[in-house]
Amino acid sequence: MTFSEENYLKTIYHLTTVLDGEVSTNAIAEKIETKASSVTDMLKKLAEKELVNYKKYQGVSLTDKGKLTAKMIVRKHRLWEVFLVDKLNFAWDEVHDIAEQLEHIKSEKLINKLDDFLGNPTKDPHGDEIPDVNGKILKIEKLLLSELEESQVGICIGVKDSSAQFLKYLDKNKITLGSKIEVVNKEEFDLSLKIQVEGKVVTISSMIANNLYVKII
Amino acid sequence: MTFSEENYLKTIYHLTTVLDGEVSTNAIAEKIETKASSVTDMLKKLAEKELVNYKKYQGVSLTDKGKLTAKMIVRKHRLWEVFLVDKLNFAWDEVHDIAEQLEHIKSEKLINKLDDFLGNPTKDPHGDEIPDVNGKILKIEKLLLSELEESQVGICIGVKDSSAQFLKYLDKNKITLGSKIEVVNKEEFDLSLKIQVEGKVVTISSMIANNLYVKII
DNA sequence: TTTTATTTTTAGACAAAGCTAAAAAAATAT
DNA sequence: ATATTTTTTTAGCTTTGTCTAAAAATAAAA
Repeated sequence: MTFSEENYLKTIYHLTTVLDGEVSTNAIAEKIETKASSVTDMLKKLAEKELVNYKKYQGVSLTDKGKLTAKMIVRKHRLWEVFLVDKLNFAWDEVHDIAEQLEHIKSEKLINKLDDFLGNPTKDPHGDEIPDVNGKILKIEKLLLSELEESQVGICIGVKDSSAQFLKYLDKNKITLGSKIEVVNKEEFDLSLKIQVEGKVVTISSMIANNLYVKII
Repeated sequence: MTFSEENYLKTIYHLTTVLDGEVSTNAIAEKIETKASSVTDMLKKLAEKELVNYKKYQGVSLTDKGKLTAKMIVRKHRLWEVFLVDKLNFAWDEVHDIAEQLEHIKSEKLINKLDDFLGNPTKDPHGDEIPDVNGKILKIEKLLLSELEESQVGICIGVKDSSAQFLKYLDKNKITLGSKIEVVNKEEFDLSLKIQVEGKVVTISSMIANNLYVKII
C-alpha cells in the first residue's frame, strides 16, 4: 500500500461519510487537488486490489476491505493528533498537516502502543471519533449549533470544519470543546445567532453555526 | 528533499564517520541495497543540490550543508527511538525499522517539541549520541570491550552493531547499557573473552567484544 | 608495462503517479 | 428528441528512482 493509495482511500472514505452513496471522480480530484484523469488511473489500481467497487462512469465506493483500511488510516491520523496536542502541547489548529504525514507510518504495534500510551481516547482534539483497533466507531449524537432553537443550551463537542482558520476563529472567541453555548437569539434574515459563551454574548454567522457540533444537556 | 535523497545522505554520513575520507559508490550501493548505477544517478542529483562533493570515479563526501542535513535526519531517528523505548516501552531491538520511517517526518517544530518532551536526551537506546538542534554532538570517550586488558573493568555505554540479533544476544546474556563488565580472562588464540557481568562469568567471542563500547571507571 | 580484474559510469528501459489534450459517455437544456 | 454542456476516460508524455547491459576508467597482477 503506497502513500498515494492510502490518501485516495482516506479521501473516498471521508467523502462517503459526508455524501453517502457513490463518490464521483471529480469530487475526489477536488479533495486531493489533482486531475480527474489521475483519479481514474488510481481507481483502476484500487479496484484491481479489491479496495473499491468501480465501474466506468459510475463512481466508486469502498469494499469492506477498503473501508477497514481507510478506518485504520483515520485511526492513526486521529491518535497522532491526540499525541501532538496532549503530549507535545501543539494547538488544535497546528496538528493536521503533521498527522497527515504520521498517518502513513506502518506498524500495527506502534499504533496500538500509542493508543495505550494516550489512554485509549475515543475522540481527537477536534471532537472526531477515533476508530478502535477493529475499526469500530463509537457513534455519538451530534447536532449542529444551527439546529438549536432560541434559548436552548448545548455543549460544544466537535467541529465540522477543522481548518486552521476556523479553529483560530474559535480560539479568538473563547469557544473550545466543552464550552457551554446558549442560543440567545436567532436572526431570521441571515440565520446569524446571538449566543452566550463564557458569560459573554457574541454574534456568529450561520456559517459558524453550521460548523459547530453540540450536544444538548 | 525526498525520502530517497534523505536515505542516501544518511548513508553517506554513516559511512564517512566509520571509514572517514571519500565514500565509494559501491559502499553506498551495498548499504542501501541497490545497484551502483542507481547510486551514480543519485550522487549527480545530490551534487546538483550542493549536498555532496562528487567527481566522477573519485567517490563522494558531504558538503557542510549535506552534513547538517544528514545530522538532522540522524537526530530525528534517534529521538524517535528514545520515544519508542522510553514512552511506548518498545525493546531496544524493535525500534530501528520504525524510526527509519519516522525520521522522514517533516516538521522542525515537531522534533524540537519531541526533544523537550523526552527531556533533551543526549543518547539513544543503543548509546549513540543524539545531535542537538544545531547538529552539535557531545563526543564521548568510547573504548571497545576488546581493547580492555585482563582484570580491567568497564561500564557498557553503547553498541557498535545495533542489529536486532546482536541486541537480543545481549538481552539473553543480561548485558545492557550501564552494565559493569570485568574482563576476567583473554584467550590469545581466538581473542575470546571471559567476562563477569551481574555476578556471572560468561565467555564471549571476539566478535561480540568488538561490538560493545565501554568506558573505564 | 602490459594484461586482467574491478569499479564506476553511461545508455536505454521500466513502473508509479502525475499531467495535457482529445475522445467518449452521461447529464442538462432547448 | 436533439443539441449542448459537463463529467469521465483514454492516449500519450514527464519525472523520480530503479534496473540491466555495455562501455569507460581505475586498480591490481603478471
